Amino acid sequence: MYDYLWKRMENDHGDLGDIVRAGGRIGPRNMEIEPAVERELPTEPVAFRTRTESPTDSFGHPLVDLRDSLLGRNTGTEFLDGAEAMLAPSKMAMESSSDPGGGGRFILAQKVLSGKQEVEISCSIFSSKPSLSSPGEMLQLSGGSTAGPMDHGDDVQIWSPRSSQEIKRRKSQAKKVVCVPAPVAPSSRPSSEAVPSDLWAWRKYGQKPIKGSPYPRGYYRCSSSKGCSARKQVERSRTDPNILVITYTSEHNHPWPTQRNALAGTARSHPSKNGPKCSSDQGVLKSRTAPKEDPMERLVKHEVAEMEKAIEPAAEDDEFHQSHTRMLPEEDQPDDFFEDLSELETDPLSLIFSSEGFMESKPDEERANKALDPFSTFDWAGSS
DNA sequence: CGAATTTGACCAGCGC
DNA sequence: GCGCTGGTCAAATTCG
Repeated sequence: MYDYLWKRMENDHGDLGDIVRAGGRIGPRNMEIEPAVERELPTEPVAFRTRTESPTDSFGHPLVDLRDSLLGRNTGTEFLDGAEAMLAPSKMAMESSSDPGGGGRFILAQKVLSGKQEVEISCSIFSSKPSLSSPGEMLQLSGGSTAGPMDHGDDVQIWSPRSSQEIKRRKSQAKKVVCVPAPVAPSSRPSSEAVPSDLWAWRKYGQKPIKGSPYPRGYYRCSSSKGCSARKQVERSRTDPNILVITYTSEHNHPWPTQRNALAGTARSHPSKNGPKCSSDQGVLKSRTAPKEDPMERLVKHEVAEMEKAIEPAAEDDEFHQSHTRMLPEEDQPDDFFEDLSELETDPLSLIFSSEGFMESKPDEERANKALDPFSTFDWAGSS
């Protein structure tokens, strides 16, 4: 499966819509989550860093750099600013029982238009040895020069523009691209995406149809703080509607938002013009306004409800629906379900761990990790 | 009524 | 220079 996708990627130097085909297939279609599945980490942290990168995600994405989106399955992150690039692979090993051919191999792959230059990154988490392919000149990320292809060993390499002039882009901005499984069937709501939310509050300020893609691109800016220049773009992969491509631009110039603020920004993330909201949505709203509810609890519930709502339009035979429904916590989840989360309320930042940190995290952090990892949460709930 | 979303218009970068 | 395309603005609309 993945091998096939990988070959496609190698042969197809398409455009942005081709981002992470492999990652997409990791999600809804062939993912079989079982509560007891042990998602092992690579022996060595599979964190590919630029030479100047700090442990903190410069884009401030509270979840992406940690391991994944709230859906837990973004396939990596990438900085595109001149010669910089980064992969922050998911902690999740994404063992796929329905992938006999791939043998659990998890391919990270991203291809991003950077001016006229395409950047393509792929990585097998299990092998911890990324590989890249693209026409052009290679760049060694870990402090190497930009002189030609190198035997990368365990180093990450990325194709870079051939000259500084070619680095010129429409707008010289660092970008981080994240691909996550799209929770909504493409036909259910063409003009509105169910965007996996993060701890920041985003406000949509535009939407444009993108040439070559049947799906529009949504433009969001950070509403957590006035004057924050952080932006993100959300679009579906044109080749795999199950994949949402989220591009983060600019950095947050303010501290982490409170959970309350972050949630406030998502209050209308899924407008419903016609008729009353679905019951699950109302439930979320209720829970969100409950005075004593843990913000993190609300966040997790919100995400769960987002997924519930997102998969509602899907048919009964929708594998994504079924697999995720199985993972969703029960409505009458025991009160202690979020008990551990409440300990985190005092310092939401404690939930945030660097890509190095979580790799080295030990039992104390595991609960926090699970709290932020919906899949872990689901597994957690499922196994209880 | 405030806040968020929608959507057409406008602007700027880029290729020819 | 011109047209195409992507990104942003802002008025109108919608929602809680």
